[in-house]
Amino acid sequence: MVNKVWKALDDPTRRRILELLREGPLNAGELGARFNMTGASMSHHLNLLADAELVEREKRGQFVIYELNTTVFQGLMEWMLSLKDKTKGESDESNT
Amino acid sequence: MVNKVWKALDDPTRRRILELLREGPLNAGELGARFNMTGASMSHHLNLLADAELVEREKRGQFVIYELNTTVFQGLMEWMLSLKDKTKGESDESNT
DNA sequence: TTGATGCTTAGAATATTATCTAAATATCTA
DNA sequence: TAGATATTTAGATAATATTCTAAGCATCAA
Repeated sequence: MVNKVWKALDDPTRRRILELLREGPLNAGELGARFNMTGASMSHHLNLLADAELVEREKRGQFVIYELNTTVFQGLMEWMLSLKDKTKGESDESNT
Repeated sequence: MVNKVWKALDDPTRRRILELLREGPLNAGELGARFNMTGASMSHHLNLLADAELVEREKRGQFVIYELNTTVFQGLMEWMLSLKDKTKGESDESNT
């Protein structure tokens, strides 16, 4: 649901996480080290990002590796463009 | 600040308001009539949208007319694209 | 000028979210 | 197996956000 994506993106920590993953996959510990926050809190944020499918998680041994998934952005951008162009999108409510 | 834009967009009511304004400007009362919500609550949402510069407001007589402003989307879309393309954006933190 | 209409602001109640500590689970290593 | 490391889950607390009612301000129309 698109709702989850907007929710996930409405937080500076989570947006920063996505920016860090831009350079490549990182595990939960590596990500957590970049923030002034407990691992539990980080895990919470990572859960929201994974729920929104903005990241993929993969367990490798004792580590959990997170990787950016940008395919979800397509829907958001189309929605924004549909507001810009009167011709496109025709008030599609499936994205709200 | 981009923070306000993400915040403003993280709400189904506010996203629906923007969709309604897609067809053209509407006053606060016309917008409010489309939602099951008091005028005070609507006013709150319109304030957040105006703060984020996603809408322009103009007073005409006793009415306050709201109009969509999509220029703000540019920044969000660039940020998303910078996550998609490794080549672009180069971890610019001004958008977080 | 009085009353009605349109909209916003103030303040309170409720719901949601972010964060923490403590504890649990899973994996690795000696 | 025992202990150490990596991560998540549970439960509590504090901060934010949504919504309401009541009251306020501005404008219009009689």
